[in-house]
Amino acid sequence: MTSTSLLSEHTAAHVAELFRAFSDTSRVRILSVIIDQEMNVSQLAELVGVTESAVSHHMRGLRQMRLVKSRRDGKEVYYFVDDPHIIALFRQGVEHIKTR
Amino acid sequence: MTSTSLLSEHTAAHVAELFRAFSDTSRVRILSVIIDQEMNVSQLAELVGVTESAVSHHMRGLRQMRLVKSRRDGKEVYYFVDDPHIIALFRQGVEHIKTR
DNA sequence: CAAATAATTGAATATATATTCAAATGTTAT
DNA sequence: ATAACATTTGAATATATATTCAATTATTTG
Repeated sequence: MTSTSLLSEHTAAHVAELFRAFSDTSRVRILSVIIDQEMNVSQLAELVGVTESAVSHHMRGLRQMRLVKSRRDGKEVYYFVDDPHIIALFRQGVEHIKTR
Repeated sequence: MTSTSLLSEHTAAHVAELFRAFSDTSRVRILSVIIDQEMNVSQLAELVGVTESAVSHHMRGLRQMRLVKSRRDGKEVYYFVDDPHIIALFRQGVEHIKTR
């Protein structure tokens, strides 16, 4: 159990950055899908209803933060989440909304 | 255990909004403090290093989302967090950063 | 009631962000 | 090598956001 009290500017910035990754509707929808099963960019674009370019921009950010991983299969790039802590954090947010 | 799969636009927007509340360095620092003990606006401004106005603006947003509560004691307004789910969510984010 | 202190509000501004479009890159199959 | 398809990239733009300053409201005390 981590007791927090005043976080340093540095730590707080990183925490904020983490939560910011989940702070956009499109990214939340993307993540909700690829937590359950990997999905390629076109599929995500179709499901979420944005352009493939937009998906790709989002995935770059998420990948750089190591929140998602990718694998290429031929022409397609599949994205997925495999960090159980990240999955738990995301689900806890969803849970809070759904039980409100 | 909530299985997520594609969240609706509506639900995703609310989830994103929740995480967005934690997506700013100043708010993260404020929350890190008032999770442990209630604190008034001046104290928070001093601790975090922003104006009282900025703190007040942040608190309004957090209060509207019911992530914090407030009580007035004379001239001062004290803010605190009492929802265990919110506390757990926040700590889990901090934890992920600290153990990275 | 006036003065002092705390907090809030609204306007202005500067910065960050999400999105799209167009062009470029990567991959496979003919 | 060319064509077809998937993804990425960069630039442009529009919107959202955090912050400060100045003015206002609330509360207590002389």
